[in-house]
Amino acid sequence: MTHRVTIADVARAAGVSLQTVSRAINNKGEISDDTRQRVLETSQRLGYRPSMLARGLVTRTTLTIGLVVPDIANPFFSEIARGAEDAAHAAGYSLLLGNSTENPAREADVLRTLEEKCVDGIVLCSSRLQQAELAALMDRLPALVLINRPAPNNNAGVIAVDDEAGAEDGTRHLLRGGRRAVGFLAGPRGSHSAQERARGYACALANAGIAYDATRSLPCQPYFEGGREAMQTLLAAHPETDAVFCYNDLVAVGALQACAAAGRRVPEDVAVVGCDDILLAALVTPALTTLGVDKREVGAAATRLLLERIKCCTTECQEVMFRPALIVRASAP
Amino acid sequence: MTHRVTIADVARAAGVSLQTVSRAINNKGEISDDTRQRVLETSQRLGYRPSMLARGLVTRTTLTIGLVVPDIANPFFSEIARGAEDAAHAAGYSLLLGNSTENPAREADVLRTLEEKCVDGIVLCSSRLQQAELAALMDRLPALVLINRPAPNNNAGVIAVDDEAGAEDGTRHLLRGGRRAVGFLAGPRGSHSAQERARGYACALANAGIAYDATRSLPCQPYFEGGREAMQTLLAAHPETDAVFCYNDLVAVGALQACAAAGRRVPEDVAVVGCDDILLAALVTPALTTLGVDKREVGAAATRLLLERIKCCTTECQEVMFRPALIVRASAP
DNA sequence: CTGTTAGCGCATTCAA
DNA sequence: TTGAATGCGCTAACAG
Repeated sequence: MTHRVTIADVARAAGVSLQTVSRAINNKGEISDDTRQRVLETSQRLGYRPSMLARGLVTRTTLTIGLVVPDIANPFFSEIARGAEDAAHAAGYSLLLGNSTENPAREADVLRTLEEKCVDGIVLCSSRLQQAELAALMDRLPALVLINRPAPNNNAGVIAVDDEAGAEDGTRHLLRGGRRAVGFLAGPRGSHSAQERARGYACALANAGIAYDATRSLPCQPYFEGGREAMQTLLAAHPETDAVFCYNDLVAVGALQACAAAGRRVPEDVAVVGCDDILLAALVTPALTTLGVDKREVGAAATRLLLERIKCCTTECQEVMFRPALIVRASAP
Repeated sequence: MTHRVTIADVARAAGVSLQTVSRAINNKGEISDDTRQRVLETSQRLGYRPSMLARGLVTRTTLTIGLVVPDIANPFFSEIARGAEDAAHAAGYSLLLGNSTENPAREADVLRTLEEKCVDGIVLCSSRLQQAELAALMDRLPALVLINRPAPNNNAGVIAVDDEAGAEDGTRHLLRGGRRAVGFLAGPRGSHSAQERARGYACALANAGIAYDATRSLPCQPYFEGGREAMQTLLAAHPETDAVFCYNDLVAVGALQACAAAGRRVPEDVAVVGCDDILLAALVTPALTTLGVDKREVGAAATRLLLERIKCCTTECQEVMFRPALIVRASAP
């Protein structure tokens, strides 16, 4: 690493002007095949690498986008990252990665750095920022796509998951399997996705002509313990329960544990359906029937949407909705 | 997003020269507290973000490093990435992420892009490049740290995992448990770490006075499917198999599945040992005995080494060796 | 078809 | 303590 080879070095070595080299490299403007060939060869021979810094300064594009996730070590986000990187790479873009660590201050810090690096746009996952901060960010940024979070002013790209449709599908699956006393382990009270899922659950019951019974819906913490406790309560209050639809897979695994403790066989006595299709879902015994989206495709779609918005200077809201697919395993065949 | 606020805008608004703004922002050079304060306030008010492009062009540093991994969706690498990003962020650096997808052409492409983006250095995981290509890369790069791959000219930073020692420990654990027909699901043919692990496996057998039998070593893709298929083949060819040492945990989980499908109990009939201690290892049933290093720490150590090399312009070889620890769980008690 | 001129936004070197 | 020039490597607009 002595001196970086510049366009001037190539020009000198090839006996042409700077501009001619630039034209050859970018393959634009009028230039004879002969000269282009010669320049390209020289450039190759010298190991020339165009500086995207200098180029970006002029063109105001860096061919780089930012990806901000809470934690790249979380399989959910690393799948998204893979899809994002694939889509970016395919379009000639690079990915600047940042972890927000569920910490708004660090998230803001990461976003600030991304701005300074002059990224052409950002894919932002599960942002914890205030609406106002987000709006300000969008003002300063050429393009933004949000995953798992509504846009503050309806003027960003948004990738959303249709939780309601998913929950309806999951519940209907249980009903079609002949279950009639279907409970719902509903997750945290305030959660947006919990409300969506509750709606889908209720909708499926209504469509099947089954009366909605509020005492069969139990809020719970979105973890093992929450699911276990809620399931115990449900079985105590409604011993006839023959199925549960769960807020997420962790809750569902908790429900599995509660069933085992209560001597109920899954799926013979009680069928269980989870949500999200986390890695664990396929590995527990019995394996969990669940609803999941293709995370990699979500990342790729977010990136493609971002690139399209960059290209078209789109500022209006665009929303892409993913409908979770039912993945049938042993817990609810 | 109208016009990016530049240093000139701040200067005009604050009624000072460009230079004074630059000094205030970078907090260097002589400048009165009063002016600095005023400039900083103005800069804040206008939402000024220094352009690292312009700054990098003159300072020849971008405060950005590249991280190239085979597949960020692989938990092994996503843990490394997390550690790398943490260490980079702590030092004020950003991370440009690239997936090489086990494909030398794509790896070369990613590295080329990183060069063009003028990264200050690169952490390169499990490179599949030819020695000559790697050497050429190092020549053009300010700094390079390799994970899981020896340096061609002994002039890069290297983070190594003692795969051979690990594999020997793992295989010996199986032999001490009384197993005698120990197979090896060997991973991808070309892989360096696969070769190291093969050596450790063979070594442990030799030390136990057991003849090495090449037909018990089966190459496979480093994923579930690869492990499952290889294990099926192994059980068919050697029904007496009472243990397998696996290239990695994903392969080991595949082996678990194949055992279940073949009606072999784990660990009673067949003991299974994996490698890498990914998250999944503790969650499967039976939980996987495996060999692991702290991946996050590996990523962080690689990054810290890289940053140190950047800072000190070090070019000699520096090697940090991690020895995997045996983590005993149910699959091979 | 090719070369010349002028910046992109900033830090560095000199003067004031 | 501050300001004015110069150039980082490159492309966009003109000339020739």
